[in-house]
Amino acid sequence: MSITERKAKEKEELRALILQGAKKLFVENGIEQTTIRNIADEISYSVGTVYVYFKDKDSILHELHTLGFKQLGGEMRVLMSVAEPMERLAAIGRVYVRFAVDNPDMYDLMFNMKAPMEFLKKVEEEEWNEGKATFNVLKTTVEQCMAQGYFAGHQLEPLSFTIWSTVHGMCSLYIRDRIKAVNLGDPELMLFAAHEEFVKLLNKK
Amino acid sequence: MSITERKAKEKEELRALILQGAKKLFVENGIEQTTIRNIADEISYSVGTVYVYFKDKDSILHELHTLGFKQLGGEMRVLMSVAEPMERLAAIGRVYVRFAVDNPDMYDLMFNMKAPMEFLKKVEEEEWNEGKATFNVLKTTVEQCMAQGYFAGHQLEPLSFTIWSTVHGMCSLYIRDRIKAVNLGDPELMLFAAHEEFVKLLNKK
DNA sequence: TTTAAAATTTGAACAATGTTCATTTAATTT
DNA sequence: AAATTAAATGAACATTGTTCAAATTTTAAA
Repeated sequence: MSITERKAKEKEELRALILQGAKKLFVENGIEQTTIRNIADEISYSVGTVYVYFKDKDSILHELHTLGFKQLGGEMRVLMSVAEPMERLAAIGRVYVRFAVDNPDMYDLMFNMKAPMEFLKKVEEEEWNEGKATFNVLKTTVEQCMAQGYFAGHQLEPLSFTIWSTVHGMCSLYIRDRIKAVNLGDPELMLFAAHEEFVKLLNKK
Repeated sequence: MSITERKAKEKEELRALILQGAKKLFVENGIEQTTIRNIADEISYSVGTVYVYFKDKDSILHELHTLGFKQLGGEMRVLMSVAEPMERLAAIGRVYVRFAVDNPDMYDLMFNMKAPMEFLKKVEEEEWNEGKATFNVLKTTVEQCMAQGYFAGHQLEPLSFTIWSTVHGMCSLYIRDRIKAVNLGDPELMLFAAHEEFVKLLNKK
């Protein structure tokens, strides 16, 4: 099995190399500006090879999308160590916003792109597991806040979705340059200031 | 001047015809799926003609983008007749969400697309006037809420941006199919339910 | 009315992109 | 060493946005 094993490993490595090259170019030049030829050049392989390892461009997007969730999900789960749920809720938001600022293209891919979702549809309702897991960290935290008397009269799921929406909305408007567009000063400052306002809103009993 | 006038009118009409055809196809098939050739076919003109009237595809997007804001802005300004600012704030949100649900492609173009914003950049910081005007309706309303004792300890601009973010975030997650993705039941129901949760949050003094 | 000039429309042609697949090259097995 | 299998290649295709010289139509002039 040694050769077979080695081959399998090599295949995995090339696959990873393609992903790595793709991610580098995505981050450097944006997703739409990155062509398959670019990726092939970047890793010194031919276009055809890329297609041996990935069905199409969307597959690459989908894979990176999953990697992005691994990272964000990891950062979120660390926060489960924050005991106070309301404090944790604020921290989750801050980490989320920070992730979007530091990895705008990745964020875009994960939450704004149509492509990877269409991919999911094709695979007969395969689950958006990474996304769900991340959302559940939030939902659990909101639930614990409610147990402490916050959010009286609210419904768990719609409220959790609302909270996600707020932070996501900020990040999207930031990434898609709408903060500049309405003259709200330095975009990054406004982004974090707005999150603080939101935390204030949430803290009202 | 009769002939010159007529010609000018005809030019305007053809321009409008192109936009109308483009919008129809956008709504029918989505923006990315609509090609210049499609638009030309739709109105029975050649590709070249489209390029006589519009510099490139982005120009068409930008024009439709402006039309979208005319519509949304109009709907918002009607709400200025609602005397109670907090009530108006809720109504603004509802109208906004309704707009997004009824015109998802238009909404996407206005708030999520990169293209029209790049267009703005090129034209040397031309103002996003329609967008600003719409945001100002919100800001003014928030200001009036504050005058009534709501949002004590909050800052006007970041808070207004936060509110916009929440509603925008919901709409974007809806349009980009992320509500389905986390199994939150019927997307449209969740969207409106979440907005009601948000209104509850805002009403806390 | 006829002809010249100007304006408008056209669609073939180009470059860039995602994608495919017959062919070539390399690796493995006999 | 030869035959077989696996992997990699890049030329070629279809589809896009875009351009522009040529054809057509409209207007103005003779």
